Amino acid sequence: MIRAERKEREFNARRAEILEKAEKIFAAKSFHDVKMAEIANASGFSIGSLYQFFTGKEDLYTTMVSEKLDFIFSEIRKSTETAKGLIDMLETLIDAHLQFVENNSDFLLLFIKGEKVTLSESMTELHQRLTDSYQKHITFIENLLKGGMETGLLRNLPLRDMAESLFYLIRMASVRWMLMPTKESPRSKKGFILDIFLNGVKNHDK
Amino acid sequence: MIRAERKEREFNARRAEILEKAEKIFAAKSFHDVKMAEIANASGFSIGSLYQFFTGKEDLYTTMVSEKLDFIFSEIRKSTETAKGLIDMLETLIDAHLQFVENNSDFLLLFIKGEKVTLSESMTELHQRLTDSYQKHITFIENLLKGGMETGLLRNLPLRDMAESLFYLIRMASVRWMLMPTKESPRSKKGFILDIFLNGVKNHDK
Amino acid sequence: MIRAERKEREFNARRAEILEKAEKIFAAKSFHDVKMAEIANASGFSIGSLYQFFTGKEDLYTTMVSEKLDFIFSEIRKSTETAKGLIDMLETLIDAHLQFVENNSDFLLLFIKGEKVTLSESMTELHQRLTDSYQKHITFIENLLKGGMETGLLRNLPLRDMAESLFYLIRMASVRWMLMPTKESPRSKKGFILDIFLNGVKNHDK
Amino acid sequence: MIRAERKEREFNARRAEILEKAEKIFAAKSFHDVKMAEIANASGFSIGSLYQFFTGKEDLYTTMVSEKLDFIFSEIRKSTETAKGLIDMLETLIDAHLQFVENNSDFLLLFIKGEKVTLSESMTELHQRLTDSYQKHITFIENLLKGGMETGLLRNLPLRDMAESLFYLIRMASVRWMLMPTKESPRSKKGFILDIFLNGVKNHDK
DNA sequence: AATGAATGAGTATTCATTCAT
DNA sequence: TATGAATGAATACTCATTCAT
Repeated sequence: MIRAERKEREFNARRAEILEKAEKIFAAKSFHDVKMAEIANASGFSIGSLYQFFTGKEDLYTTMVSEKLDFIFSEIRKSTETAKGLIDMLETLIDAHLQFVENNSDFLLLFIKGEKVTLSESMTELHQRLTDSYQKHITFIENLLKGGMETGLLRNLPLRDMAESLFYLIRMASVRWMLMPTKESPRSKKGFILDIFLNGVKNHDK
Repeated sequence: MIRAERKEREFNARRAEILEKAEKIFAAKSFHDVKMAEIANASGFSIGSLYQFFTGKEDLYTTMVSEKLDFIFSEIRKSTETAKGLIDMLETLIDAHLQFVENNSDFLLLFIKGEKVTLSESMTELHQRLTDSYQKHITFIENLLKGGMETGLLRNLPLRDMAESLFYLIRMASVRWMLMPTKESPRSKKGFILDIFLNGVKNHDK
Repeated sequence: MIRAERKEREFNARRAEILEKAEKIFAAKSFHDVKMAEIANASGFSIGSLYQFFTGKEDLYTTMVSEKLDFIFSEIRKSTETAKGLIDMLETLIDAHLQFVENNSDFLLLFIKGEKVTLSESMTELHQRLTDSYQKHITFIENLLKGGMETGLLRNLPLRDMAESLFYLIRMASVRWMLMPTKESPRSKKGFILDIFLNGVKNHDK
Repeated sequence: MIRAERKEREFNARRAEILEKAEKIFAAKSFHDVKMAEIANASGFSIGSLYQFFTGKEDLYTTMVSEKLDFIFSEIRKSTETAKGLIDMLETLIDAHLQFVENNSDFLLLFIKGEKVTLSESMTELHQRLTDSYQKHITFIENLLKGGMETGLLRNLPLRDMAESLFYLIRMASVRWMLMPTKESPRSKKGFILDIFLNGVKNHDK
């Protein structure tokens, strides 16, 4: 039935709107300093309506965090689709990642500055969801690197260690920029990261 | 006056005792789930007495966190004193770091799992203290690497980037082990880290 | 117009259906634990429709309680219609009352266990309606007893005191059974009640 | 230690003071209409202090109700101590009961008018405590009557039935007076109750 | 007539901190 | 100095009722 479809679309649109406003608010204060009334007000809904979309404040928070992180990771991965060749792909991956950092530093600071709370039971679930997002991303990088290993470009090192090493080198640049933002974009570190990583893992004998 | 000295010694001993018990408690629960009464009880002091040593709960928490982290970093640095040569020093540094991770995972999980809170005003101060600890450590690593650069062993790359890269590679192994502890010590990753880092930064032309 | 009649019949049938389901629900939980949505669901109506039959939750509750109590009292009285003679009538009255207790204990426990609430304004109205039901019933018993007094069988005692005494002796057996239900029917107390009441009020000189 | 004793005395005095004020307040409104802040205010304590004496609102309410009822029943029983002979004792018992009704009608209306709430879990406990108080009282009456049965004054009827019959006859007069207070004291019904009860249960053959 | 999504007022309870003893 | 009883501010969530469709 078309009417049910429209309802669902509207429901999702409203839900997204709340999530969007909530992101801004949670980015600015700690969990405990954010009031439900504030989110309700900012998103143009009544307090009661918030509870039609989320089971409570913790659910609203954890949903926002995990969906947003999922989105960012998946966009980063999507960016590599047009690249040709391993090195080009890695370069694109690093660049896209740093660009998202630059554009979403308010949100990502939630993770860096520890502006999270232990959300009793929800925390376990959130932690699991974040870990899943991360693992999915690491696996994607592993698959990129696997190609390079097969062609002999890369040394025969543990895939996961390599993939996480790249991720943490990107993280280094991300965190530095987020904590000490400079006029220069974090993307300027792309070259260094690619250089040190490739030299670190490539086959120098060839 | 000798009496004043003894008093100060006793004061410091009691303060340290509180901090030690607090560490265990904060490691097990979130900041908001820890009650002052619990810390008072565990450390054998009255609630009121806690306020003779710390100005409040946040002060107690931030003091504990920053002093402990300071201690760990400084112990790691101290471990390199007996090593000879850059590579030996780096190897020792990595090994000592991973060993501290292995022995203090409860405490360090406070940082990894985001089980921190935004402590309104204190947060700024804590964040500053943690950043200072970190910078001091990074500077120490920079100085190690500077030697290698001067001898031509290492390429002419930005010192800070190199130092932080090493730190983040160690962090990669630390976090992985803390979130998914295995029987195998995190120290088993020492070789990989040293390998990829040195290959990444060394002068291959020589 | 016949159509208006049918409409009214249907209206009353629906209303009765809601009342019937509500009785079961209110019998199982306290007023505040019963949700309008639950009643709507159980009776197959939408929430909004409930408000076509009752002005609100309190009205629904008070209507249910008073109509049901009215019905029970009137059925008890009706049962005496076929009895001949005072003693037979009293015996029938007691028996019918205890039988209704046995068959409606869930509902009647609302009164006994105090599982009622003070319904702000409605309470006054409900209380009045319940009192009216009770007074009507007591008056009926008074009229039975008046006959016995006129024939000299009963002593010349205040009618109301006598009537209420009988009612409270029945209540004693009712409450005991409802709070501590036994396999034995509460009707087994009929003999005792009749005995003690008649001995209490009859004319022993005759 | 004398200091501990004084502390306990003071604790109990404060607790009693809260209970006393709470009784007046709960007598005037329904459970849900009474605010903790109101009780705190009326008793001269801070809100937080209330929670040092009681675990919560329900505990405060149930404690007040059950302790007060216990007190009233035990005072009624105590009044019979000076009476000589069964009939004198029963007369004293009835009189004392009705006098307490007259003096505590606000409190006792809590039971009559159903101004109670279903206090989730606490309700079960409260109900049990009230039942225990009641049973204790009925047992006391049974023991009085047992003497009369042994001397042959009373007929050989079930003790519990007799005892509860007397209690419900007193209740009849109590409820009537509480719902329709007259200038005349409920104690004026003492004669009628004693008359009808004794005639009902005594041995007329003797 | 029927629906059910949206509303928003209202309150018990916790716990860091204080300060009289 | 040490104690721990007293304080009181601060907020998520529920659900009866309404009214646009």
